[in-house]
Amino acid sequence: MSGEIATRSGSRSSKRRTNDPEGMRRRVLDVAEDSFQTRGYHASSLGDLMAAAGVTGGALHHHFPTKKALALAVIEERVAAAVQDTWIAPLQAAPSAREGVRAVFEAVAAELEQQGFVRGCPLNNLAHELSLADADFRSALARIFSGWRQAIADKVREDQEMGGEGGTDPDRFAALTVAAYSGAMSMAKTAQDAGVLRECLKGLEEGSPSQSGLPAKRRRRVLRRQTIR
Amino acid sequence: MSGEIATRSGSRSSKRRTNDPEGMRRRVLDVAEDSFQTRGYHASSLGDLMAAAGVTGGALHHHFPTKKALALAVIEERVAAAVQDTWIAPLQAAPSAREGVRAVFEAVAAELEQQGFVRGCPLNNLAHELSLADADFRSALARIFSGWRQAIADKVREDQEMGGEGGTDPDRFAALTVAAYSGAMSMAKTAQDAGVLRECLKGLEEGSPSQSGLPAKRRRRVLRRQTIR
DNA sequence: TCCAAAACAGGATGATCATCCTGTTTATAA
DNA sequence: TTATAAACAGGATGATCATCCTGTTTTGGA
Repeated sequence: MSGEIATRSGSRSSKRRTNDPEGMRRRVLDVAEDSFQTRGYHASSLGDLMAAAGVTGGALHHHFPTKKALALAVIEERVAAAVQDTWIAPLQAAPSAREGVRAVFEAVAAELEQQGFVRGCPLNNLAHELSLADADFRSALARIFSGWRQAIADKVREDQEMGGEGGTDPDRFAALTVAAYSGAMSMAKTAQDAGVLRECLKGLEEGSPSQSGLPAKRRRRVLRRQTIR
Repeated sequence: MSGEIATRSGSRSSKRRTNDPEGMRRRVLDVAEDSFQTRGYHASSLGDLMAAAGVTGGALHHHFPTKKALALAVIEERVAAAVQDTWIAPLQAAPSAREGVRAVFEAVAAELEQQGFVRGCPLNNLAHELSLADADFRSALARIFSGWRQAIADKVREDQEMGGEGGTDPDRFAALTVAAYSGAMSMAKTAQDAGVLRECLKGLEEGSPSQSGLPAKRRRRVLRRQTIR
């Protein structure tokens, strides 16, 4: 009744077939990513995925011999890309680490409030369900967490080379940022309310005295004073 | 080979039976809690639970008519109790909110390092898998998050009535604390390394100038200065 | 002692699921 | 054109799973 059946590109009823391996693989990954995120890995059946993607069992098995292989592809191609697109790239483009973090938090909060539904952090969603289930899952997910943290820490170090963020430990700042975001998304998902994201961002900024528009030298003096115990 | 079969209290092979509804219910909950946490809800089969608990299908169905009812009981009785025991009670007994938070972080980190295995936060583990799956699950889990946050915020307010924590927003502090802990546990679980908990705790403390042993008045002055923009 | 309800035993059932297997069609290179 | 492998179709299969059902034992009150 409700589920739309995905039709192949051409709606001709003829028996003509056009091989499109990349397209078919992409469609399967699209559907799998969506289902793994909203229903979870174990709650997603390959039958449902096949129906949603308009793909037969033979095709699915050809591209992804097992369900685990499919999930691994979702993690390595889609989840990693999501972290890259929503976090790493915007952060690297930002004028500073702190402003980048602030921008990401607010962008995500705004997006969630607009669509009125919180699906959670793609990485954390799968990490919780799959980290203990399989060593391959775990290492793939851990790699993404690690890259995320390192990108933030690198940005802080970059700020420091420009004369800012004197009193900040880059790795510590990165760990706390990722943790606060992950935990805030977890709460936002459970409460179905993105407000906690903004609240956590304020808490994150409240502790640190650095403000946005100030030049590096002034920022540095303020930070130095605080660092002296 | 590996799985021990739980035997009933008496190892007599006689057909004598002793009704023990509370004990049987407790044993089922013990096994279900463990399995839901380590394998997840969907990956746990009632057959496995029955075998692990040494319980028949009839007995299981008598106490928990559906798998959902069992999970709801685990959430409301066990997960809530875990949050109460490891967070709320220690926090309320602590001399201040900040010291309580610090103590919990370090106690959990030490415990995880001792047992050499990170199973994750009981609440977050189930929240990620079940929040979007069912409205009853979601509201039960959201209630626990809410109580957790409120207990922390109340402790901050208590500190403020005693003259401390002048510049801290209680709800903001609580949200950030829960988020940082939840996210840190998520990373710790994925990396199987509790070190990130200590790192996040340091990041949490680094921002705020309040130190532990100082009397309220001195703390207050320092905080005031920072609050004035 | 007796009876009704609770507590428990254990198998039946129908549905679901991931994987596999045998073919058929399409693309590619020789 | 032809041979070969990739791409895809679609059903078979065996295992697993949650629930249900019938029957037996135990318990507690009348």
